[in-house]
Amino acid sequence: MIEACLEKIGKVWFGVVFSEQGLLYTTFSSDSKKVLNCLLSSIPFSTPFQVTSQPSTFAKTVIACLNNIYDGKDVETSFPLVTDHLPAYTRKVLNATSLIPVGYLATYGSISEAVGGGPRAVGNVMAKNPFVPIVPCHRVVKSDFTLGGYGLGLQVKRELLIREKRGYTSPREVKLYGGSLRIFPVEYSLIKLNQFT
DNA sequence: TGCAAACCATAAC
DNA sequence: GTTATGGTTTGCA
Repeated sequence: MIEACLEKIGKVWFGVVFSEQGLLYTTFSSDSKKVLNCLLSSIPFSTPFQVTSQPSTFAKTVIACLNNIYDGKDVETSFPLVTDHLPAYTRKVLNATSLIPVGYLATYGSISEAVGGGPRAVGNVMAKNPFVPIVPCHRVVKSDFTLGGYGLGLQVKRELLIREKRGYTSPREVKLYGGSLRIFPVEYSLIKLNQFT
């Protein structure tokens, strides 16, 4: 059985969908309707599910974790993510994205260099990221370090990145299967933001 | 700057 | 099969 669950922490609603296999979908928003909509549309029509009013222990744990990420904290997320139903390329991109640490950024282009395909295809995966913000798609920006897009609104993306600022100063690489991914301090983007305000 | 063309996986027809 | 659609990039005026 698939379970969907919503919970409000502070001003933000968090939502999770999960089964015995693990996490299927996560999201958040200040608008509870949006969260509920996203949760429901992530579930295939023919699949039976129930919406719980009382979050299970698992759901609570996950939501607490989502909240910590939202707050810009550096947390280990080792929940089982169900990705069997996703295309192989999508899984590769999500996996690479999840390797970007707090305080750093990747660009659509750098990810495409690491996993193959093109920047635009990476953008497509980001747009449909089922695990917001566990898979930190907010840490992926354009090649000129302007923000690019964000499903939950650019404002939110900007705020998340500001909270994740860690004072790093130089680019780095993280290893992934078959190659490496170039990452950059979030400051690279935040500097750009100041030029507009 | 701004615009056009190349680019690439997916979903929908 | 084909087409439309992006959270992109790059090159060139």
